[in-house]
Amino acid sequence: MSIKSGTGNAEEKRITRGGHIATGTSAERRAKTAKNGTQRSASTRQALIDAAHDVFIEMGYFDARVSDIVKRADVAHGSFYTYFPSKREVFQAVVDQVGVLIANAVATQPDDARGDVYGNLERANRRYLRVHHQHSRILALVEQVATADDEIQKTRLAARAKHVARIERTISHLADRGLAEPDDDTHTTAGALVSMLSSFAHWSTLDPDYDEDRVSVALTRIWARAIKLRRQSATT
Amino acid sequence: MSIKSGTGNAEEKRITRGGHIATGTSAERRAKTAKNGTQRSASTRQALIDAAHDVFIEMGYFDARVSDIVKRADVAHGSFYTYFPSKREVFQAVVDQVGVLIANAVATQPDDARGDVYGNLERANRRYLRVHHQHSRILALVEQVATADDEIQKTRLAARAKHVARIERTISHLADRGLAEPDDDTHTTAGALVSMLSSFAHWSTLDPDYDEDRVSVALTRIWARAIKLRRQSATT
Amino acid sequence: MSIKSGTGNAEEKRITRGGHIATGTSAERRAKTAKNGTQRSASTRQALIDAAHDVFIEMGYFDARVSDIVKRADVAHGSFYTYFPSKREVFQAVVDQVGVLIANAVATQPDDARGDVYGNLERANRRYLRVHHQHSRILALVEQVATADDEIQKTRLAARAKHVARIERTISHLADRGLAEPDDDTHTTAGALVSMLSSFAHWSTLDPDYDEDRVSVALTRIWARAIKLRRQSATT
Amino acid sequence: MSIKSGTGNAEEKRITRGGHIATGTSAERRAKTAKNGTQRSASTRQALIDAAHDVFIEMGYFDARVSDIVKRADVAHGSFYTYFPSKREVFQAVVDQVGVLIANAVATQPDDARGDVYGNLERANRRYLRVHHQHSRILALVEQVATADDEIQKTRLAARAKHVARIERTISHLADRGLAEPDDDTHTTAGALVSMLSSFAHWSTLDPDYDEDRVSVALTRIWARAIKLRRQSATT
DNA sequence: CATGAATGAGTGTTCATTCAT
DNA sequence: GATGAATGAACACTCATTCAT
Repeated sequence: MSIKSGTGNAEEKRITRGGHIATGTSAERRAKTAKNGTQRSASTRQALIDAAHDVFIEMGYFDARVSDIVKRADVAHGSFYTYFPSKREVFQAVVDQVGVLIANAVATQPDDARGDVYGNLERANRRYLRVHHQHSRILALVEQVATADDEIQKTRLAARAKHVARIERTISHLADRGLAEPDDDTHTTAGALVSMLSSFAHWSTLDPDYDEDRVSVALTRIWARAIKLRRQSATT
Repeated sequence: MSIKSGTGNAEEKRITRGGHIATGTSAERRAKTAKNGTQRSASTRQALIDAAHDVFIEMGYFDARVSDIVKRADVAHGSFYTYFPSKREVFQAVVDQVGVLIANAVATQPDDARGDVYGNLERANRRYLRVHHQHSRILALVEQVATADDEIQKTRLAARAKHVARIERTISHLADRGLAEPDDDTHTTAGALVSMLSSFAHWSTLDPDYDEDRVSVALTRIWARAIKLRRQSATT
Repeated sequence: MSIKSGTGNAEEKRITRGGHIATGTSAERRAKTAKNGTQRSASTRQALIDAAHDVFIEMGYFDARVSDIVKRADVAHGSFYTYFPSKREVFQAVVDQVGVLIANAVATQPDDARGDVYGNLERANRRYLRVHHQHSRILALVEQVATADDEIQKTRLAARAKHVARIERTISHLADRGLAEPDDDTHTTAGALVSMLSSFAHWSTLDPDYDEDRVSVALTRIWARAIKLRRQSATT
Repeated sequence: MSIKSGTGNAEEKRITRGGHIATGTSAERRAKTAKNGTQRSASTRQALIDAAHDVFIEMGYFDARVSDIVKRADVAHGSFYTYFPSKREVFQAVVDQVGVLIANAVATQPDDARGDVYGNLERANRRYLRVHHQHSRILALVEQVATADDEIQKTRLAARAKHVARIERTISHLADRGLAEPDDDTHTTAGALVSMLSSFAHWSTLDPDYDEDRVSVALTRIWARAIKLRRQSATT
């Protein structure tokens, strides 16, 4: 929990800092505003996000009270509303930050062996599983909240669509290079594989006998077979 | 704090939400009702379950109020507690009923063609998809509530374990008959396939371009490849 | 504070008692509802109105808290909302009841001497002054709230319009009987006289040297001169 | 609990709304400001008063927030308290300024025709009506606030007393010159006429068919008749 | 067994005011 | 003297649950 999220409520409400349209005499003021208090302000905001993250994990979204969050962040109750118009918005901020962390972790790592397609796939799946394990509780809460909140639902749908599109591109790319022979309906296949991955990651969290190796091996095998991925990278 | 433990807490402290000291009056009545259920009481109970089902679908679990349910069931507010000790119990009852419907629909149907393993598999998947679509909202709510309620969570885990075990048996059976060549880790494979199926069914619900044919074909293909199912049933 | 007001919120919200459209099996239920609980319900409602009346007088509208009202009515905080959707609505109910009391008090009394037009006018003014004194605080609060609440403002405008219309009719009637010679603009004259009466009644409340006799004499004199009322009733 | 006593109470208890122990910092600054008012501080103060004036008109006293005022004045939130100890003081300042404007407008104008008593009276009434129309909203707010704030109430009572006294003097003066024959109770008559004027001016504001001519003619007629003012100035 | 009025703990949100910078 | 983040008391309103009738 450390990256500053760009979805501050000031932007949403289309109100400039200071709450009015800058009208000209305010060049100085604006310049100051950009620096002034930013340090303190940002740290309070981040403290609230971090506290909210922890409280949500412990109590769930619906049972978490704003008062729990501010207590843990060690700020006054009212200060919460300086940064977030409601409980919803902190949750959104927490989710956004976790989303960034996940995206970074899932992205291809430089140490992936060139040419070892199968190995790369397994490593990618393993990274995915690992980061999902780390944030499993928050991800489960997103499901919980999405059922009752359209905005969160949209975020979630968008994230999934992005994931599916990425997998689809990967599959096409492998097919182009002659490394795989997927069937025609790449989109549906990608969707099914993404579902398998995310859902199994979710369930694994609840499994006391969870073994990362076993799961990533099995998932990668199904995946590879689904698109007829050649075990040996032919071009190497 | 889960819903259940929250309720338990209130009981421990003998401070009820209604602001009265619990003297067990409606609890006693409920106990009686459960035993000598008359014609009328049964129908009122069912009316409440049906109403709850609809209200939960429209408003979600957390936003649904007991008053909405009794209103729709055309029953007095107080009567609700003659049949259910709390809101979570009606939800449980709704889920149980839906669970039975799903189980019946998914069970092998007598009209499955003998010997056509692949076809049977696809038909089974199709049935699964269809019934999941019918009850998608309730199933999503189960996810939602499970995150905050341990009892529901257990029900859900049990249902999944049963499903996985069934798939595992199916795979073993096919392997025994020489119709498939699954790898050693049948359990993990079965888990991954169940995840794929349930998760994709869930997401498909939200897809405006959902096409049952396309999805069941794709899912069955991945599934078949995962266990190296022979396309033609050789032994028949 | 005793007359039941007809502006219950159930009617406003267009929701029938029970919160649903009666659909046929409910003949019994409806019959019952009309009798059942009405006694208790009405008394609680009236207790709340009476308590609100007193609290508003002591604290003013904006400083009065719902908790003060329920405390004085000796009912639970939540019960308030069984009868009124908000603080606004109790205020409306209080004002409506006071409005009825004032209307009754101002209406022509049977003991008015026949033919003594001037005396009748003075007696009417005196009754008006007296009842305004009794309810001066509530009437002042209506002014206070009307500035911030359109609904109350409308009620107030309507009440004034009615009063002006009544005075206008009275003046025309006197003119028809040859007892007065008002100028042509009866409407404006009536408005001015009503303003004089209500405003002076209001200010008198704040005057430690207030003397009902002196004020009613002076007001009646101005009034009589304004419409050239004959001192002696010519027709008697 | 009036606004003023509410504030006083907080100070007594040394528990301020801002949750800090009052140490007098901005109070001290305010004291300084009051003495060596620089060019800038004077203009900032005036900007706040102007902004407050507009905000109060738009939102009313109770709904107006200090933050709205500073926003419109383009001043930092904290700076408000450099110039005013509280919200009620800006209101007082606004009212005082409006009071001066009204007093100036109502004062006898040099172009009043000598000797035409009736005409002068009508012109004075007309000026009164016009300026009341201009400031009707603020004047209504004074009523609103006075009901909850003793200090404002006193200001208002004093203003009225002054007005009544002035009218009383005018009447006596006319009587002395033989231009009118008021009855003995000049004080009450003056009070009634002032009430009529101010109240009718207030109500006229809300009348879509308001016509200055008609109203000032009617008011002046009633007034003249009330003190038996001679229509023609006989002595000139 | 039905009814629905009564209960009251719980909580999100506002906003005047302070003060460190 | 200006700034705006921080403060926290205050309050309206909800709703699961009880129980007298």
